[in-house]
Parts: sequence; structure tokens; C-alpha cells
Amino acid sequence: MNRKAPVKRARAKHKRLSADDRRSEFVTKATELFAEEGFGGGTRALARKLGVTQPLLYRYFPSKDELIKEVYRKVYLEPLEIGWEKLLSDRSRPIRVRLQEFYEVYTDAIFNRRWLRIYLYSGLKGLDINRWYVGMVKEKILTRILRECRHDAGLATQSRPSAAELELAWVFHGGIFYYGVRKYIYEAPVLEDKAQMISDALDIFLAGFERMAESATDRRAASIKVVG
Amino acid sequence: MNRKAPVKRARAKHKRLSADDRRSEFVTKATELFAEEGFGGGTRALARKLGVTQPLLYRYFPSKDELIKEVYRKVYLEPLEIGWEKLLSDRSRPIRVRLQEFYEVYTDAIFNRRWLRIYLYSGLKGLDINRWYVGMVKEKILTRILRECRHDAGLATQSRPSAAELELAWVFHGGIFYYGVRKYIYEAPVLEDKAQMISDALDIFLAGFERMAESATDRRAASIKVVG
DNA sequence: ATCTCTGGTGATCGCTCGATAAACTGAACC
DNA sequence: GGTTCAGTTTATCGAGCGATCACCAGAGAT
Repeated sequence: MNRKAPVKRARAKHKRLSADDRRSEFVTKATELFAEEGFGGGTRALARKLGVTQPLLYRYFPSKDELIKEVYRKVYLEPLEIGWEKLLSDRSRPIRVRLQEFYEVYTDAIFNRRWLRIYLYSGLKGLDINRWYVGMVKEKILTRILRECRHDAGLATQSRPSAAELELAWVFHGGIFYYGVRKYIYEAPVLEDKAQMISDALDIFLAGFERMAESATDRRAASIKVVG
Repeated sequence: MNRKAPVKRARAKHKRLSADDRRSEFVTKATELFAEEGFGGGTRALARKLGVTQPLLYRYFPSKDELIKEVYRKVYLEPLEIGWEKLLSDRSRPIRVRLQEFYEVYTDAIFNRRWLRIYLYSGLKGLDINRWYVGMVKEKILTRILRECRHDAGLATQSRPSAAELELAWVFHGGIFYYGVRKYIYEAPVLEDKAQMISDALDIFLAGFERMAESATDRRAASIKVVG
């Protein structure tokens, strides 16, 4: 019957994609692979995930390192698309509400196995992009939060938060971040209600901030301890 | 001149060690190597650190995996030698003081580049020993802290803390842990006074716990907000 | 001085890795 | 239908990996 007509080839693989599609498919699947295996994950395993052969990678990326950089770019820029300026700085809404919503949205973006693992792996490599991200969190999130807190408490809006304030914010932020690590990296049981966790963390952060603000502005009240 | 007399050999290396010494030297240097390079670090690089050849490793360990397990054992068991039972449970001292001292000692033990990096690398591998450690922190540290807090607040000492209490403790603990990650993994600038950071974190944790205890035991006072 | 036991070395195996070069193939255009 | 060109494969290279084996050498016992 089928002589050499366009008979169904034995290798049903051959799915030709456009250059752009193939390239972004490489990045997507590489993100998955590196999230699981670390950046030591092999190019052959990656090609297998796409159903193509390994040398094809080098038609789209000059080296594995360049592919990895692309993965970084994608992962690190993903959570930035939220637009936290608006969320955090909209003073028509109570600060408590703004912070709650921001952290719910932010953690929705980064609390998943893929993002957290890539983030930790790249952090362990000590790359510049990781330092850039940490600096960004400090400048764009924590500093902004503290400024809003100061404004809310009726304090002078100074351009830069004090070291103690920043540290307080970092411990708060880190506590929330660690919830994601426990859940998605350690796969340990956590309180499932994420919003509740954020709410509780916010309560004690805001209380701590007020306490700090009090003792900083009113030295006469410095001896009043919260713990009684 | 020098025919074949015991002339100073070209290779001044030959430092013969006892089996025990060599074995523990392998583990020590392997910890350093794996902390920096991850567990993908090569056995040849390890041998170079010891000034010996690579096959010697296999006189002491049947495989690289066994060496890695030994590294785990050493790293994970190191901070356990503190004896936190005494530190945390000594009710002759105020709980605030106990917690401060415990966290200072505990972070002295784990806040270093070596420990934190090995911990994160092994956490990313999802090994049993990591889950064991997290469970240990929960049972031996956080549960104990909460029990002492309940006792201090004059509440009934229940055997198991509530999920909300545990989550509060985890966020607190994670916030402190993240300080170490920021300093030693991200190498980001941090408030240098670690004891101060712990003290501040403790303040807001204890305040948060009291607030939670109040609203749990005295429903009539539930409407009294700390921030109000 | 010789024997022996053991810490240590040299050579090498099989495998996997990232990367390269050349050949193949299928769709689009004339 | 034949030409062209981009997407894909086949074959292969050199380096590095973990692991094995035969051999070497130095200190202590006799």
C-alpha cells in the first residue's frame, strides 16, 4: 500500500516550531528543570523534556550559561509585574488593608515551588542579580512600607528609614518568606490559611513598629515596657 | 652526588596520617568544599584541598554519597550540642531572658557561611534529614518556647500548641533565620548588632503572643485592639 | 636487615557533560 | 517542480566525573 507517499512516518516526532516559540519553550522548560535539579541539570535532559535533540539548544543559545541568564531574567522579573507602588502607596485606604493585600498578592506571585527553588539556587551561586533583587526588596518594598507606616503614625516622613526600622521590617518580611520556604522547599506542614498567617504577622509587625515609634519620639515613655 | 641515599625527595608532600585523622579531615574539608560548590563539588578538588590524591578518598568512604551523609551528620548535629532544654526551661529566670540567651547561642552556632549553605543545599535536595531537622526545631524549640510562654502568661499548659500559636512562632523563628541568610548567603548589609535584632524580634513576638492569648482567653476583651 | 602491615599513588575505565560540524528535511516562494 | 532557507538531527570531540585496581613506600615489630 503505502509506498513512499506522505505516509505517516515512523518518527511521529518532527514538530517544527517557529524560532520564537522554540526559544521561549526552551526557557520555560529550562526553568522547570533547573528548579528541580539545580543549574547542574543537563542539556540532554532539557532537550528530552521538549522532545527534541540536545544540539538544537545551541541554535538558540550560544551556551548553557546564556540560557541560565534568560531563566534568571524571567524568574526575577515575574513578581515585579504586580505594580506595588499603587498597592502600597494608595493613602486613601488604611495602611493595614494595603499591607495585607500587597503581601497576599506578592506571595501569590512567589510562593510556588518553581520560583522559590530557582531563587534559592541562584542565591547560593552568589550572583549579582540576586543582590539586585534583595536591594530591590529593600528599596521598593520595605522602605516604602516604613514610609507609609511613619506617615500613618503621624511621624515626620524622612527619606531613609533608620537601621532599626529596616531590620524590624526585614525580620517581618523574612518571617513571611520563610513560610513559603517551609511549605514549598521543606514541604513541611504549615497553617494552610496563608491570609491568616499574613494577618497575624502584620499585627505583630505593626504593634512592634508603633512601640518603636513611641520610644523614639517620646523619650519620657521609654521606660514603659510592653511586657509590663 | 646524591645517589640513592635518603636524599630529600622532590615530593615533599608525603604526610602520613592515622586513619582516624585522615577520615575526619576528609569530612571537614568536604564540608567546606560542598558548602561553597554544592554537593556537585568534585572528589578531585576535595583531594587537592587535603594535598592527597583522589583515589585515597575511597580508602575511607565506599562512595561519595557516603561521604556526603557523613557531612550531613556532622553539620546537622553540630547545633544540637547546645543543650537548649536547660536554657529554655529554667523557670527560675524570666522567659524574656531565657529566649534572648537561647537565640543568641543558637544563632552563634548556625549563623555562619558553612552551616547555612550546607543546610540550604541539603534542603533543596529534599532529604529526610532536612525534614527531620525542621520537625526537631518545631518539637524541641518552638513547642517548648510556646509552652513556656503559656506558663508565663498563667495559661493552662496544654501539651500541644495551637496551629495559630505555632505559626506565630514559626514566623518569628523564620524572621531571625532569614537574618542569617541575608548576611551569610546573600551577603547583604544587615544591622550588625545581632543581639539587638534578636531583642527587637522577641519584643514583637512576645507582644503578639500576649495579644493572641488575651483574645483567646478573654472573649470580652477581644475588641480591644493593640493598635487601637 | 628483613618482614609486614597499611597509608598513599599512578594509571585507567566507563560514563556524562557542554559544545561543534556537517548532513538532512520540510515548508514557503517563484 | 525546483530552489532556498531555516529548523532539526546524527555523529563526534575533549574534558571532567566517580570509581577501581595494581602497585609503592615508610614505620614498627622481630
